[in-house]
Amino acid sequence: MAKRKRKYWLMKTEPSCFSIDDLKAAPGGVTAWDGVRNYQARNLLRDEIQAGDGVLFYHSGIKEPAIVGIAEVVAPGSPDETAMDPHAEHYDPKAGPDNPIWYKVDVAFRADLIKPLTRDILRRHPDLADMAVLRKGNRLSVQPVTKKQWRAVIKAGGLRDPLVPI
DNA sequence: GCCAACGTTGGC
DNA sequence: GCCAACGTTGGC
Repeated sequence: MAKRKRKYWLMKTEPSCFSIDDLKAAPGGVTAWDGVRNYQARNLLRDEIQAGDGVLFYHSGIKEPAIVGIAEVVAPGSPDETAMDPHAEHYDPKAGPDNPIWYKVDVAFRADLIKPLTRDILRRHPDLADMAVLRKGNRLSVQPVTKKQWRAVIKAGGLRDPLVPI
Protein backbone atom coordinates (compact mmCIF):
# COMPACT_ATOMS: atom_id res chain seq x y z
CA MET A 1 0.00 0.00 0.00
CA ALA A 2 1.30 3.42 -0.93
CA LYS A 3 2.20 5.66 1.96
CA ARG A 4 -0.23 8.50 2.34
CA LYS A 5 1.15 11.98 2.14
CA ARG A 6 0.95 14.06 5.27
CA LYS A 7 -1.81 16.62 5.13
CA TYR A 8 -2.28 19.87 6.97
CA TRP A 9 -5.29 21.45 8.65
CA LEU A 10 -6.36 24.51 10.56
CA MET A 11 -8.61 24.02 13.54
CA LYS A 12 -10.54 26.88 15.08
CA THR A 13 -11.46 27.18 18.72
CA GLU A 14 -12.62 29.89 21.05
CA PRO A 15 -9.97 30.03 23.77
CA SER A 16 -12.66 30.65 26.41
CA CYS A 17 -13.98 27.23 25.42
CA PHE A 18 -10.74 25.36 24.73
CA SER A 19 -7.38 27.10 24.32
CA ILE A 20 -3.94 25.93 23.32
CA ASP A 21 -2.99 26.18 26.98
CA ASP A 22 -5.80 23.77 27.75
CA LEU A 23 -4.37 21.41 25.14
CA LYS A 24 -0.90 21.73 26.64
CA ALA A 25 -2.30 21.00 30.09
CA ALA A 26 -4.30 17.97 28.97
CA PRO A 27 -2.96 14.53 29.92
CA GLY A 28 -0.12 13.81 27.51
CA GLY A 29 -0.97 17.03 25.71
CA VAL A 30 -3.67 15.08 23.88
CA THR A 31 -7.34 15.84 23.54
CA ALA A 32 -10.28 14.59 21.54
CA TRP A 33 -11.34 17.19 18.98
CA ASP A 34 -15.03 16.54 19.45
CA GLY A 35 -18.25 18.50 19.53
CA VAL A 36 -18.05 19.45 15.85
CA ARG A 37 -21.60 19.63 14.49
CA ASN A 38 -21.17 20.67 10.90
CA TYR A 39 -21.38 18.16 8.07
CA GLN A 40 -18.57 19.58 5.98
CA ALA A 41 -16.20 19.50 8.93
CA ARG A 42 -17.54 16.08 9.94
CA ASN A 43 -16.62 14.69 6.53
CA LEU A 44 -13.05 15.91 6.97
CA LEU A 45 -12.83 14.43 10.47
CA ARG A 46 -14.30 11.11 9.34
CA ASP A 47 -12.71 10.65 5.93
CA GLU A 48 -9.70 12.85 5.36
CA ILE A 49 -7.76 13.56 8.51
CA GLN A 50 -5.16 10.95 9.49
CA ALA A 51 -2.67 10.38 12.27
CA GLY A 52 0.51 12.32 11.59
CA ASP A 53 -1.27 15.23 9.93
CA GLY A 54 -0.29 18.73 11.00
CA VAL A 55 -2.70 21.11 12.69
CA LEU A 56 -2.54 24.88 12.90
CA PHE A 57 -4.22 25.89 16.15
CA TYR A 58 -6.33 29.03 15.69
CA HIS A 59 -7.98 31.12 18.38
CA SER A 60 -11.24 32.76 17.27
CA GLY A 61 -13.88 34.94 18.84
CA ILE A 62 -11.45 37.23 20.64
CA LYS A 63 -10.10 40.73 20.14
CA GLU A 64 -7.12 39.51 18.15
CA PRO A 65 -7.83 36.15 16.52
CA ALA A 66 -4.60 34.39 15.59
CA ILE A 67 -2.81 31.16 14.81
CA VAL A 68 -1.14 30.46 18.13
CA GLY A 69 0.49 27.08 17.79
CA ILE A 70 0.99 23.70 16.21
CA ALA A 71 -0.56 20.35 16.99
CA GLU A 72 -0.53 16.91 15.43
CA VAL A 73 -3.27 14.43 14.75
CA VAL A 74 -2.54 11.26 16.73
CA ALA A 75 -5.74 9.28 16.08
CA PRO A 76 -7.96 9.34 13.00
CA GLY A 77 -11.71 9.77 12.89
CA SER A 78 -13.85 7.80 15.31
CA PRO A 79 -17.45 8.24 16.48
CA ASP A 80 -17.97 11.28 18.70
CA GLU A 81 -19.77 9.82 21.66
CA THR A 82 -20.52 13.22 23.18
CA ALA A 83 -23.28 13.40 20.56
CA MET A 84 -24.94 10.41 22.24
CA ASP A 85 -24.75 11.83 25.75
CA PRO A 86 -27.95 13.68 26.71
CA HIS A 87 -26.00 15.70 29.24
CA ALA A 88 -23.30 16.78 26.81
CA GLU A 89 -23.34 20.29 25.43
CA HIS A 90 -23.55 19.16 21.82
CA TYR A 91 -25.98 16.28 22.32
CA ASP A 92 -27.71 15.14 19.15
CA PRO A 93 -30.73 12.91 19.75
CA LYS A 94 -30.41 11.53 16.21
CA ALA A 95 -26.98 10.05 16.94
CA GLY A 96 -26.64 6.50 18.27
CA PRO A 97 -24.15 3.61 18.37
CA ASP A 98 -25.41 2.28 15.03
CA ASN A 99 -25.48 5.76 13.53
CA PRO A 100 -22.82 7.94 15.15
CA ILE A 101 -23.35 10.82 12.67
CA TRP A 102 -20.57 12.87 14.27
CA TYR A 103 -16.85 12.16 14.43
CA LYS A 104 -13.79 13.28 16.34
CA VAL A 105 -10.02 13.01 15.98
CA ASP A 106 -7.34 13.11 18.67
CA VAL A 107 -4.79 15.90 18.52
CA ALA A 108 -1.58 16.40 20.48
CA PHE A 109 0.16 19.64 21.41
CA ARG A 110 3.44 20.22 19.60
CA ALA A 111 4.53 23.83 20.02
CA ASP A 112 3.45 27.39 20.63
CA LEU A 113 4.27 29.95 18.01
CA ILE A 114 6.84 32.40 19.35
CA LYS A 115 4.88 35.08 17.52
CA PRO A 116 1.14 34.45 17.16
CA LEU A 117 0.03 35.21 13.62
CA THR A 118 -2.88 37.63 13.71
CA ARG A 119 -5.23 38.13 10.78
CA ASP A 120 -3.39 41.35 9.93
CA ILE A 121 -0.09 39.50 9.74
CA LEU A 122 -1.62 36.69 7.71
CA ARG A 123 -3.22 39.11 5.26
CA ARG A 124 0.07 40.83 4.65
CA HIS A 125 2.04 37.61 4.08
CA PRO A 126 2.29 36.72 0.39
CA ASP A 127 1.95 32.98 1.05
CA LEU A 128 -0.82 33.27 3.63
CA ALA A 129 -3.10 36.01 2.33
CA ASP A 130 -5.36 33.49 0.57
CA MET A 131 -5.88 31.21 3.55
CA ALA A 132 -9.49 30.05 3.92
CA VAL A 133 -9.64 31.33 7.48
CA LEU A 134 -9.29 34.90 6.21
CA ARG A 135 -12.25 34.65 3.88
CA LYS A 136 -15.29 36.55 4.99
CA GLY A 137 -18.10 34.39 6.23
CA ASN A 138 -15.96 31.28 6.58
CA ARG A 139 -17.31 29.38 9.55
CA LEU A 140 -15.78 26.00 8.93
CA SER A 141 -14.04 24.96 12.15
CA VAL A 142 -11.76 22.45 10.40
CA GLN A 143 -10.25 23.49 7.12
CA PRO A 144 -7.49 22.29 4.82
CA VAL A 145 -4.18 24.11 4.63
CA THR A 146 -1.52 23.67 1.95
CA LYS A 147 1.98 22.49 2.71
CA LYS A 148 3.25 25.85 1.55
CA GLN A 149 0.98 27.62 4.02
CA TRP A 150 2.00 25.23 6.79
CA ARG A 151 5.69 25.95 6.22
CA ALA A 152 5.10 29.68 5.91
CA VAL A 153 3.24 29.77 9.24
CA ILE A 154 6.07 27.97 11.03
CA LYS A 155 8.69 30.18 9.43
CA ALA A 156 6.83 33.42 10.14
CA GLY A 157 5.70 32.51 13.65
CA GLY A 158 8.63 30.44 14.87
CA LEU A 159 8.22 27.41 17.12
CA ARG A 160 8.91 27.68 20.82
CA ASP A 161 10.56 24.53 22.15
CA PRO A 162 8.94 21.99 19.85
CA LEU A 163 8.65 18.68 21.69
CA VAL A 164 9.29 16.58 18.61
CA PRO A 165 10.58 17.34 15.12
CA ILE A 166 7.83 19.06 13.16
C1' DG B 1 -38.02 20.78 -3.75
C1' DC B 2 -38.38 25.64 -2.74
C1' DC B 3 -37.51 29.32 0.21
C1' DA B 4 -38.37 32.30 4.22
C1' DA B 5 -37.34 32.38 8.95
C1' DC B 6 -34.32 31.49 12.32
C1' DG B 7 -30.07 30.51 15.02
C1' DT B 8 -25.10 30.62 15.09
C1' DT B 9 -20.55 32.09 13.97
C1' DG B 10 -17.13 35.29 14.20
C1' DG B 11 -14.77 39.53 12.59
C1' DC B 12 -14.98 44.17 13.39
C1' DG C 1 -22.91 45.42 20.30
C1' DC C 2 -23.54 45.12 15.36
C1' DC C 3 -24.21 42.72 11.37
C1' DA C 4 -22.94 39.80 7.32
C1' DA C 5 -22.60 35.17 6.01
C1' DC C 6 -23.82 30.78 6.44
C1' DG C 7 -26.29 26.26 7.74
C1' DT C 8 -30.51 24.30 9.26
C1' DT C 9 -35.37 23.93 9.84
C1' DG C 10 -40.00 23.57 8.57
C1' DG C 11 -44.21 25.04 6.12
C1' DC C 12 -46.07 24.67 1.80
